[in-house]
Amino acid sequence: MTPRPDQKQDTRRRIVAAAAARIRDEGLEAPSVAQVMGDAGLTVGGFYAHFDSRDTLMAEALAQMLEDQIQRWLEMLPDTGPAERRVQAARGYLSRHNRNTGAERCPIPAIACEVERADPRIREVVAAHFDTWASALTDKDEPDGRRHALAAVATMVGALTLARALGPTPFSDELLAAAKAAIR
Amino acid sequence: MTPRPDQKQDTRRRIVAAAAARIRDEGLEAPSVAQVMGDAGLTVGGFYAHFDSRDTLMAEALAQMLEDQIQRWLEMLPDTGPAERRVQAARGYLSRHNRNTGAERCPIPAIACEVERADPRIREVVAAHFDTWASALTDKDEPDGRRHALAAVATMVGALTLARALGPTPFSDELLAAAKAAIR
DNA sequence: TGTACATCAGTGAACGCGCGTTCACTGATGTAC
DNA sequence: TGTACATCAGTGAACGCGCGTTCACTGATGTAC
Repeated sequence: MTPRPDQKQDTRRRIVAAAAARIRDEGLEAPSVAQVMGDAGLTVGGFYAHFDSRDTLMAEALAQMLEDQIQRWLEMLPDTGPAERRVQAARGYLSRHNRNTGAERCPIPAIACEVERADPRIREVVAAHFDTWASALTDKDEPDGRRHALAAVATMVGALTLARALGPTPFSDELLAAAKAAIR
Repeated sequence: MTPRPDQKQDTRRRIVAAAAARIRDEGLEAPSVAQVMGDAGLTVGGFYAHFDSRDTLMAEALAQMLEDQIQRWLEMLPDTGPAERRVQAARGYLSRHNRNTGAERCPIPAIACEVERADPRIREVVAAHFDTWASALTDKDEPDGRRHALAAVATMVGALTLARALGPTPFSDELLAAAKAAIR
């Protein structure tokens, strides 16, 4: 197994993917190194051959996850103006699917309240993500276009976070519907 | 010190207050029993003479905190119709003061993403809090009054949570302003 | 081709630490006589 | 009034556990001759 850097790279990617999956459901603080390594089919000891520290893994996993997510959204959104895009984005984002199910949920509601007290790298990654997200929903010709985009992002994140806090209840559904109707 | 239940009650209240102060900044998961007891000027050992478990303390501290908060808001809001109230509430809630400073910040953005995975008592307390909050901002004569109230709450929580995640930056200020302008 | 050696990704046990929880004890206070 | 006793809020040390991190080792693989 001397020079087989491609296999090591592959293992590294598996660790990052395992971390991302845990972050999506449990946030940034809860997943332990041992759990992530176990998910990737490995034992704890090997971890530091791939990463400096737990924080480094978490920052990398989150960064990649958010990039992938933005990419997928951009592909799904219609090629119309950003105003129409906001309505479409809200429809997709504020769905019961994005509240309930595991593998494709947005990770932001799981981590939002942890970011303030997180590693600086995490905070930068999150700031960049929101900047990109808001830009994608901004119509530069529309007066106050950026304002509308920022408000839409805030409403989407707030509504989805609260909807998950409430669980799959009628009240939660009502909140999602109300937020959807408010995004213009 | 035989029958002096008033002193024990007082100590208990100090523990609850210390827990509440930590929750406001650190959320529900981070504060340890030893830290809270230390803040209250006590040692860990005495804790279980007052509470069943850490979870019980956290649920009680959060419940009281949210009740107090709702009470304070209701007193501060003008005695006009709920629609005007929403605009006023947004102005107060989405302020740099409520983003930055310690002792009076809203605890919701610190705990929002932890609620989904928290003790059932916590989830009930939070659900009741949002129901009360939305009701206070609902105009029953206005068509879609409740919808507007729910959307306003979602936008406020989302914007403040993200603003704290971004820290005291121009981008963060911009987000607060955009959300404020969006609440009607 | 076959054998001896070098490499290094991953293992597994250990470290010091802080966690939630338990419990024998202390010592200040109030009561009984 | 003064003394002996009962109460019990709070102390402090200990428990088993999981954490992030370290490190001596293993064993499969590729290289050199």
